[in-house]
Amino acid sequence: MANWSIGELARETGVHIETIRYFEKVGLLEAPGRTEGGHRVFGDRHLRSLKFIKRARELGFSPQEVRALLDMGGPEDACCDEVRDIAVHHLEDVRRKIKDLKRLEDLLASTVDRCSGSHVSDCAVIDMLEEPVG
Amino acid sequence: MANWSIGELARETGVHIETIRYFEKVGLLEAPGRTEGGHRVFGDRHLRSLKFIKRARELGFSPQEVRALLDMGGPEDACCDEVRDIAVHHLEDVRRKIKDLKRLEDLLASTVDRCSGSHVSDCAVIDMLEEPVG
DNA sequence: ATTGCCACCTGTAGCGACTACAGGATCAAG
DNA sequence: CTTGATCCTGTAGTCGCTACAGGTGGCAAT
Repeated sequence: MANWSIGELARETGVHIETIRYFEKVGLLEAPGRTEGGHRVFGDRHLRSLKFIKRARELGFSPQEVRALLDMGGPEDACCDEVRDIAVHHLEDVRRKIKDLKRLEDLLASTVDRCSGSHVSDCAVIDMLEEPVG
Repeated sequence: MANWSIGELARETGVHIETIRYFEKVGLLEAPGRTEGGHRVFGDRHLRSLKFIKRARELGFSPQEVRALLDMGGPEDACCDEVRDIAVHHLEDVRRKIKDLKRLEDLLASTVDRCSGSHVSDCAVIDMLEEPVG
């Protein structure tokens, strides 16, 4: 069972020192022990937890979702339907975003395409931006 | 050539009053005239400009991009390669995002799928979150 | 002319999720 | 026991707005 300073933890996980302290402040990361002089001393569980938080954030889980995942036992504990629910909800969210972006992609692509000639007094991109919202 | 109060402009465009003032402050929207008492008086060009800004933001153009579009003459002026460049750049951005989200979708979908049995001591979602970043 | 009332004004603070100092204390190595 | 890296707290900054607070302007009815 190793002990880590905040700097070591930061190097190990790639999470900024300030962000680690921030996670502690907002209750995402359990408060670690302290030295006599007040320096934080983290254990393996913190390392594990922090990696978990980082990964979940990278995958686009919101801080609230991460908190919920951690609150239902975190990495140590077993899987349950709630964990799955959060993932499913997040998946739906991702699919919505993909759909929206694809519509935008189509619009942009066709617009840019129309603009590819050297029209000067009449710009498809500007036209697109001036159309009422569909 | 109509005159608009800030409230009318807000109703007309769906942009919050505070946001209109904010756009003016940061230089996206040209400063309007004023009444004796100091109330803003907007003209048609402001309406046009504000709609343009709103639409561009809705389509995901960053404030910097919107500013660039406006700076090169805005809605009044002609199309040029620069306008097209911004749109192309934005399109590339959108395509990158779609790609990232699709990879995430696959990961989430297959994970949720694996989790659909009632395994308890071993959760695919948690496993996914504990894997090192790919 | 006065009252009433809404719309408008400025300026400042809040949001979320961090990030970046400043100014001082602690730790570990030599 | 000194040095210098690391750490501490607390506060303020970031972005793109949004939401007040406390005070005027504008206009219709009385």
